[in-house]
Amino acid sequence: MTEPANQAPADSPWKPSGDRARDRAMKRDAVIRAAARLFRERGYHRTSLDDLALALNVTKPTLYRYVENKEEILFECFRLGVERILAALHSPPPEATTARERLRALVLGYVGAITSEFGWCMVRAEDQDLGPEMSQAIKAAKTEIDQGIRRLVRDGIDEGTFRAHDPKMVAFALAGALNWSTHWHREDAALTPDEIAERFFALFDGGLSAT
Amino acid sequence: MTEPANQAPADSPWKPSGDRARDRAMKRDAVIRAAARLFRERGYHRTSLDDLALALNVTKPTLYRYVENKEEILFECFRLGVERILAALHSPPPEATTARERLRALVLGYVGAITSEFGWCMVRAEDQDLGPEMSQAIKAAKTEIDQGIRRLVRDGIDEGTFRAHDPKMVAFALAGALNWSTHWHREDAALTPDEIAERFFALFDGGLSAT
DNA sequence: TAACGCCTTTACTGGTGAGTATACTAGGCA
DNA sequence: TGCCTAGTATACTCACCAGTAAAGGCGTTA
Repeated sequence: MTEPANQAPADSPWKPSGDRARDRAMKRDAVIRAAARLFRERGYHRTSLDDLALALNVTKPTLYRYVENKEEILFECFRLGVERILAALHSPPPEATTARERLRALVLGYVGAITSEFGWCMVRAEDQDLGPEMSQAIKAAKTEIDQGIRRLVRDGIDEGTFRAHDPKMVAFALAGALNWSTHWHREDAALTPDEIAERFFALFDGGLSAT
Repeated sequence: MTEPANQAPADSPWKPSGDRARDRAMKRDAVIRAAARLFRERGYHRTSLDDLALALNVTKPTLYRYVENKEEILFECFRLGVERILAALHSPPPEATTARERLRALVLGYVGAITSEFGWCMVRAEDQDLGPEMSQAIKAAKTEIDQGIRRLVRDGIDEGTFRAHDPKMVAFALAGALNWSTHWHREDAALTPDEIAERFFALFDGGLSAT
């Protein structure tokens, strides 16, 4: 909490040398990434901090130099995953002009995030493992994503490109289908994330029925 | 494991009186159902057997008269949920003749199961919390469900009622959308399970695109 | 009423894992 | 050269919780 690595003014005599600060940031990052991988493999509750330390070739107290507690590790994993989706939501590619195109771009970005190492944490880890404030932050981000999807659907309906489905239900179905890929996607999968995204989008866009 | 309540031959002199056996079965059932509710509220790892005992107005050792261990409780919750889906898969209503109608009926049954008290366990609990043999049984059942959905999709494509999507991806998307409802569905929800199912089916069937 | 068995409780064990007190080491700086 | 700080390890504490031993109570049967 009182870690000055990021906030210290550049001219402070207490500023650590650039190398030190960079090392620290890299090490902290390594802790989070290794944790994300272990959580994905074994789950949060079955991963002890000793396991994590072992995977990094250090011992448990060392972890505590970079991280407040186990909860914070989980929160960071959550955050990194969710922010990637928010980025996809808030900066659609400029060539995506219609709501339909923007939705397609979002699905692309979403699948990319979900299949990343943070996908598991974002989707399967449980809010309840976090204290109230962190849990609240995560819920807010998830709500933002949900509302973003609903808006795209509503825009598409208003434009006349989409049928008049209930935007809430569409958002739930789409997010559910995408999130669920953490359950079956493996690194060595036959399909690339982009291929997965394209097929999902084609299904939701065109529907099953051959009319 | 050596519990004779269900298997004892009717003429055995050791057969417990009908009341006894029925009481036992009812109590065991109450244990499983209470556990399912607690797991859904707090998650498996944050629910202690003392919590469960408290909720049932007994003490922990009492639970062990009805159940081998915590793992078995989780397994039963899994099983009861999954079997309800398998039932919907294997006995479609007789009036559902086309693959499309059978898929629709499956979605109805599926949402019913998911929104039941066992929905959480079926979807969100993790196989890894079970030993290898139980975990294997659950995986087998889930595979059966997955294959069943794929078959319906394939049949629909063969019949010409469905477009030529990849059945695997359709099954993943559909199961994901349905399973995900454990994350947002609440008892007091505005929509009944059947309404949810109808909207999901309409979305998957008709698609977003207005063409 | 005596004996048996079922159900339940009180009071424990043992293991695991988050988090910490303390000491050691090595590099930067006076 | 000697001090200071960051980083690391050893060796703990403490709480929680799954599972158990042992004993009491109560209804049923002889």
